[in-house]
Amino acid sequence: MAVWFDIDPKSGVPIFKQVIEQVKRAVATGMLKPDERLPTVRELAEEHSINPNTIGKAYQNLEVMGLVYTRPGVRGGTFIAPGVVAGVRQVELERFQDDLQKVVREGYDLGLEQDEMGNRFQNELTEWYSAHPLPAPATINLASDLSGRPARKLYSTKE
Amino acid sequence: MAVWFDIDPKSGVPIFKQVIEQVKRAVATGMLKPDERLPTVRELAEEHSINPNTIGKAYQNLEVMGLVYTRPGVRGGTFIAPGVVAGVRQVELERFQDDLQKVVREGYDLGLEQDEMGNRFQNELTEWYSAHPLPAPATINLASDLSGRPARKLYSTKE
DNA sequence: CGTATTGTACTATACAAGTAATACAATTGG
DNA sequence: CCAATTGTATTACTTGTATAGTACAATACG
Repeated sequence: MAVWFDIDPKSGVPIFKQVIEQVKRAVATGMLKPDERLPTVRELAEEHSINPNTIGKAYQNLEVMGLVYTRPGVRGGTFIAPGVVAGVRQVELERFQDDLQKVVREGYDLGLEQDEMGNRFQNELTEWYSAHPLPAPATINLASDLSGRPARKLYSTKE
Repeated sequence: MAVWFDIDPKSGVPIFKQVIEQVKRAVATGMLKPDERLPTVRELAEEHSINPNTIGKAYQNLEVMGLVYTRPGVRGGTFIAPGVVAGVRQVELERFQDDLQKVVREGYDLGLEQDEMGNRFQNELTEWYSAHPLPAPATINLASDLSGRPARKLYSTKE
């Protein structure tokens, strides 16, 4: 089991959107590498007791975004598209920046002073990082991705 | 027009939930004071071209939460319940704290270092507050609220 | 007392999103 | 060719939201 997914059917967030987010995040952080295969729709569906179509819907969305490519058949599946890792990370970072601004706006609307909000954030920050130290340097090999050349071939093709 | 509401029917967020959030926030910040009257369901409905039932749904939810009370009749309407301002503000602050943690978690999942995230937040913070200085000291008269005595009478009653 | 205004109740309809059940198409390996 | 496995298409069901229309109960004012 190469990848696990954190899916909570009771969170209110649609399942297929949760899958999309998890894949995007995994690609952005380098946990999923180009041409790496994702779990099949039926695997994920059975593991979380949901309908395969729900997973399929997530994979289709990801394919339209250009994040993955799919192949039917016994050796088929859903794979991370090469050449998009850097772009995905950039987009995810920009969205994170938007979320930062949102939370600043939220505290501002509650009438919080600038200093107090800063202190609250720093507290959360140090508390989280002391309890969850960053595992690896989180380095991503962007060079091999930007070259457009897949890191490895999973199977031979006729091309 | 004492209070305006920021309602965006195209935001994806249900209208009645938007109304609920706006009232809660206005109460938490002291913009809406105990026994202050909200716009009537028909006023709000006409102003935003929405169905009165949708506004009514929001007001009913707020009443169940104990945030407002309602009275029928010509001088009736929907009013902020006294004695809940402090509690509402507390709850809203706790939710803000949760959102802070969420965004910390989000940056952490993207592999950001603690210092870098702290810098990004501080930048957003100073940028926002320099462009949007806090209007008033945002002081809330909690004493008059906690005493259970309405700040003022809008009309005489028989009691 | 009568009228106007307020929130509320009720029913019906419509629409969109999410999910589920089933069957189908494409590919690989025997 | 046949069977297994993959993603996909189609259809339908459920839920949440919003709308519309009508009617009702309570209150205040003249």
